[in-house]
Amino acid sequence: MGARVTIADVAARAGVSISTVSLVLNNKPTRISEETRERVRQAAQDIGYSPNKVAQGLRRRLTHTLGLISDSIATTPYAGQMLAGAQDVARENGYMLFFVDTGADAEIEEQALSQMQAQQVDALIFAAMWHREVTPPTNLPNKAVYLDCFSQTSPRPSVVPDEIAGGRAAVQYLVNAGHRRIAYVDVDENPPPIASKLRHRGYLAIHEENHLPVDPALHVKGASTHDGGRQATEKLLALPKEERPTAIFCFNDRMAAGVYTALRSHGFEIPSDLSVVGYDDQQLVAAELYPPLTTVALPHYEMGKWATEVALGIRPHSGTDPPHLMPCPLITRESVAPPPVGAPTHPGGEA
Amino acid sequence: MGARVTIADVAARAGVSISTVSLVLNNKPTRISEETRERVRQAAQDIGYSPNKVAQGLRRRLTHTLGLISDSIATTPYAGQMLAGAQDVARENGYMLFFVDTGADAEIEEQALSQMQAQQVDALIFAAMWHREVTPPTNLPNKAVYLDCFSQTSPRPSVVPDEIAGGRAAVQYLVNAGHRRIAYVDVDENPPPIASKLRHRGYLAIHEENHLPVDPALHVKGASTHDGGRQATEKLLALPKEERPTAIFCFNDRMAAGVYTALRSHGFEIPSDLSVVGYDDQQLVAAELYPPLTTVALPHYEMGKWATEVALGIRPHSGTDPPHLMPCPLITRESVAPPPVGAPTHPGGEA
DNA sequence: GTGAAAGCGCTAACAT
DNA sequence: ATGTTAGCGCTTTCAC
Repeated sequence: MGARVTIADVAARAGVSISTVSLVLNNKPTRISEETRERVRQAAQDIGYSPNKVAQGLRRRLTHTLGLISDSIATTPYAGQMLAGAQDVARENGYMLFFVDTGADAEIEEQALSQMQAQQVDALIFAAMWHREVTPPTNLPNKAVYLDCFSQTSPRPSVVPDEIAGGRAAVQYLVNAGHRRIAYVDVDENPPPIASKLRHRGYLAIHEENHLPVDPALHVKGASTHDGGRQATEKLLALPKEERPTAIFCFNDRMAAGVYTALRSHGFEIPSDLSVVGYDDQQLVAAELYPPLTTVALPHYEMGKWATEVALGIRPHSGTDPPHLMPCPLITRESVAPPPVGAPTHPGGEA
Repeated sequence: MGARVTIADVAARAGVSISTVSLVLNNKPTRISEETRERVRQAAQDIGYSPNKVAQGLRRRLTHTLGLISDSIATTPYAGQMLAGAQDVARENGYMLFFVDTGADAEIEEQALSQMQAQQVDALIFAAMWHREVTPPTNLPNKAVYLDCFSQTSPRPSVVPDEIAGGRAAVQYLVNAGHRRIAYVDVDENPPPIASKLRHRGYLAIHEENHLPVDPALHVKGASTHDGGRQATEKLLALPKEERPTAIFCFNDRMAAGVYTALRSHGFEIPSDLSVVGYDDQQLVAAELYPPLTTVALPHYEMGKWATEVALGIRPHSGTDPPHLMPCPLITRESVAPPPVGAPTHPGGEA
């Protein structure tokens, strides 16, 4: 189908040889008269010629094709933005993107990788749908780049979200609003996701920098779901009144939604009674909560771009650089306010 | 990168000609001794040979490559399932998938199509992220198939959700639970999305079949968002008590979430006071609502499979068939119960 | 300035 | 039962 018309047809119509056509159409700096150039271009246009990329790829040994392998996009609603970022830079640079979602099945991963190699892709991106360390297929080529993941044992260029800075931004924002007792509604997984640890690191750093005591009772955990957030919040609300937080920083927006539910069911108003901040800026949840949730956005689009740029060699990268940390912007909406007047700060704290 | 080793290397190592290698590796029914076959296979394995798909594609004029163009996956959280369906059948049949998301930009669509043709894809899928009539690019090849969309002017094989049946299933379920006054919280767009009209058609059909009067006051509209659902519900609650619905069927889950919010703020319990049913079975919303939302699922995965199967010629299809209607299963969760005892049925109705 | 010819890696007639 | 050869559509030296 498609390009039935070949370079030979163009040559015939323009009354020149196929090499001339090739030279002209590829703008080679050979001295071919402007006159013939024009004739060739016209002929190509007339018969609707467009070069067969497969033949070009075979000859040039460059297919202008890029592979993106991910563990799971189907089950991850916001993953699309990584793809969109990758796509945009691919398109702008004349590349087409092979996409495969492996469902994290090692066998499928390996098979997909072979297929892509067989298809002679010029570049490869190996993506995870949430920030984690991966154990890549053994046949992962050297030129691959990691997107939203990394590997210590099999290092490649890599981008991940700057989770520490994200945690810092969220908590600093709360501190700036006047909060002194800030809870962290964390995810309860073993081992904990990298993001959980790093966001908590940001939380701790801000406490330290602001000389705020850290109360272990304010670090609660639950499943990474609406219900997990709800249950974790119950623990917080079970604390004696003066030990309760005035603000809650959540591992993610889903849990934040659960925090909302728990708070509501106890008659607390958000943000006048308690402030809450999420993480992920997840579509269809963060902005649709009541009130709209202040949260930290995961830079999926930007990471997708970055990975593709280095994969394509547009962005310089020395293979041994540590993972690139992409900033996570704070998205301020309406779930944060100053603590209620007269709210407890912390036992013996400096108000 | 990749397959540096060619068929010639295998031939040399096995001490045969390259044609023999080709014959063997492609399992051609030519009589080559089992002995040499084995030798060739061994040689190939030894040096890690895998055929160059680009060269194969050029020669066979079949690339085992499939293009999927969509208007927008990045902004549509549940779209991934269509991709997943497409992917699965592609992989099972040895095809690789080129994916491009055009953001519904006509110029990009056209360009993407040309690129795919230039890449000599064997099949093409043109997908929309919500059920609608599209005006496809002028260069859409005849062999393309529509996924979750269709075109009257430029028909091709097409799959769309069976929205009428979905609307019927939802409303019948409500009727079976004992409801007689059922509202439809519709989307307020002009022109209305096809899905909106068809789901309403299902709603009406069930009313007719059950000899239930249709009260126009119960057909309210709002923006296709959480807030739109909330506002539409306010209209319902502003009705005189005995004219209010005992159940609400929503255009989609997002609006259903808004219905929950409005109901709650007026002190109604779901489902004991009012039942609600959504549409879409949207990830991270339907199942995470309190109580979990009974809804009608959009068969994204199945549609993705169907489209790919006909695109690949695995599933027979006569080009002129009307759009294939894919069933939308009812997902029953906990948002439906019988109406409260003594609830109004309808003025003059048969209870 | 332009054309002839070799060859990218593979398949498929056609020989033998 | 296996090898030779002619391309698939294109790019790129090298001649003229």
